[in-house]
Amino acid sequence: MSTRETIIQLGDQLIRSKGFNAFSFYDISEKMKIKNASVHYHFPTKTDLGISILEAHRQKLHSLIESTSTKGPVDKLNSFLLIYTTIKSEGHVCLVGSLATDLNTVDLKIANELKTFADEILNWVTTILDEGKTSGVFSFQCSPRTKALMVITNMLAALQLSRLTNEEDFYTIRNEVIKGLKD
Amino acid sequence: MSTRETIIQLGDQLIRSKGFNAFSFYDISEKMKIKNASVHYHFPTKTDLGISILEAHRQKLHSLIESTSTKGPVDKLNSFLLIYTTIKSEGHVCLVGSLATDLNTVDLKIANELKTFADEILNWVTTILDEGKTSGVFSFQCSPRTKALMVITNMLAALQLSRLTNEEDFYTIRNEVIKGLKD
DNA sequence: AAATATAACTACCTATTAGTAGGTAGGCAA
DNA sequence: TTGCCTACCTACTAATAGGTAGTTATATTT
Repeated sequence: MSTRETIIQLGDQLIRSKGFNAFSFYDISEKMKIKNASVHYHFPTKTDLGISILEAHRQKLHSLIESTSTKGPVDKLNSFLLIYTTIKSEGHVCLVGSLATDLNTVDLKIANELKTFADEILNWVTTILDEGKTSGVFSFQCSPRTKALMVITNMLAALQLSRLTNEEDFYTIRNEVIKGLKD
Repeated sequence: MSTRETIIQLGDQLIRSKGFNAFSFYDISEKMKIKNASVHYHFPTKTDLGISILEAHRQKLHSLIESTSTKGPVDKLNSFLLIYTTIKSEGHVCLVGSLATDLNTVDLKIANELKTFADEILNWVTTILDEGKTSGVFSFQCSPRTKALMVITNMLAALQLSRLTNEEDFYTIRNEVIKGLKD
């Protein structure tokens, strides 16, 4: 992995474990055993790094959408839910949740990139649920977009709330989300 | 309102609009037209202020639980949901959501107080849903506690996600939460 | 071999942060 | 009226932050 990619990966982990305003270039440089100025060589400003982290997440999402495009709605949904299960296993929260709470403190470029990312997630899940409803493997009353909002909010906040109540609550919520598509 | 209460109120708003790590004692002192040192007179450390803000929220919750204790489950739930609607109208996120993402950066005393607060919210909503299911005004398959987790995660993340997708999505989610108790 | 690009370095700067020391003006109580 | 309390003040410190200028070592290309 290139230095640039390592920085993005570490920055990503720091944002999702501590939040955008609680990590510094020094945190990254320390872990890589290079100097803070060397991180600035790759990413002149913290905003630049933030944008690149978001772009990496978007790229990963696009790859996942692509690689699951021939599968059925149930498989696609499982792929989506697996994202959160993986984040939970690392003890982090998701990027959207972390940055959404910091929205008023970040550069407009980051805010806009984040909005695009959130829209892409919402559109994908909406499509999955729409497909599943049409083919009969999912059943729900409201619109696919509304159901997608419900699923995403459940998963996003499950990561956050289960840090406080009980780690197991994450899986309780995840299972109930799945059940809620077969009512 | 006393100086102390004003500081708590401003700190609370700052946490919920910018996050714990993005506000300073100067932000508060500036708005009150006093000096940063004067804020330290009331709250020696930022942790002290954080604890007091959490205690104020817990106190407010206890008052609400108390004042709605004689009402029915539907009224109680509406009181609960109104908390989030009010926060949304201010453009903020909720304290639990904001601090949950910062959990790894705050003093253990704050983390513990936050966990207590989250437990109290969860217990109250669980009780409301249990009452409602017993009396027949609410209908759902899973346990009251699990349903409470679903409702809370929907509302908590609705505040965060609707900052990114569409402000109206908050109300879409809120209405769907209500519908989801009458299935 | 010389020129260039890459990726790191040392050594700074400026701003902000949390927090402290010590002082003061005014109210209240013995 | 003496003395304490409250609530603020000025003035500071030590640490950390993001960021910059200029330098050097190592490859790669011409």
